[in-house]
Amino acid sequence: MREPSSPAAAQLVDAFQSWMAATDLSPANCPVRDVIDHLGDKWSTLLLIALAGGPRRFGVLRRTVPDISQRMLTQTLRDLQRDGLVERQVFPTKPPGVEYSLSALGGSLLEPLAGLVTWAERHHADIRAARARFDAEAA
Amino acid sequence: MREPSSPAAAQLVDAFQSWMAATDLSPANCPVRDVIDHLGDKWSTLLLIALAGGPRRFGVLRRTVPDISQRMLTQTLRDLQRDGLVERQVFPTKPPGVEYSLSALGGSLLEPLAGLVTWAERHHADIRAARARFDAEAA
DNA sequence: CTGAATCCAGCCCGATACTG
DNA sequence: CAGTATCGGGCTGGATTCAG
Repeated sequence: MREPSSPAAAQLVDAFQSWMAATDLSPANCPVRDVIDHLGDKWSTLLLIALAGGPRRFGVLRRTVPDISQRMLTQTLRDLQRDGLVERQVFPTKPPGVEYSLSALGGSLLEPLAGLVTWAERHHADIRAARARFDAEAA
Repeated sequence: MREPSSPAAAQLVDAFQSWMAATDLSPANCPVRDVIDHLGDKWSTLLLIALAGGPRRFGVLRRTVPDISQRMLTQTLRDLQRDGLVERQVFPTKPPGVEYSLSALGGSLLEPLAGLVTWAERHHADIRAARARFDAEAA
């Protein structure tokens, strides 16, 4: 990365650079920290992806993400709802059903998110290889 | 998000959907969890962005991200290096200098990352508003 | 079925002090 | 300047139990 491999990359770097110069990475009013930090919690991203296909019931989500605890499922969904990314609708049936769906805002997040997922798939092997190499040298 | 707002969105949803059907979100071999979880730690993303502009010395990074502790800076950089995203070069000067830079792999992550940052900037206000609304109703 | 409440382990990460 | 070592607090998140 001494020299960007493509013009697009160079332009991207410039954009980042000027953005950094203007905003600084301090906590206050830094969108990155306010938004991306949230995707950091263990489950938000997974749930957003799980909801990409349309509305889902609580139990369905539970089964879609096999190893989430019901506590974390509830909590993460509430956080996402609080940020306006998902919407919650209760059906007063018996027993009651609750359906979660992406809001318009949440839907708009899918595109950048898909970029990341694509990248992750494409370079997953590279990363695992790099890790193995690093650990081998450490020994 | 009952009905995708654009054809592009619909296509995106479909892509996600078929991807989920094929891979499932189980931990094993799920690129999302292996990669995105790393962006979850408090500093990785910030450091990648800070390195977007070119190689940076340890102390420079420390000053670029004002509130990182030196411990976390060292540790996060090592993790990124382990994953093959950044490279470390030592100059045997006096006193010694260490330069960190994005690897080709790390550079390729910049593009999807920029997508997220752009989204974050664009919708930062919406999210803060949604939060305020949610908290108001809770009371 | 959905969710709240409680208890508790583990780790993330910050503060501090110490080496080459 | 760059990095390590140690300690400790706070938060994340899992298991379990209870409720609507």
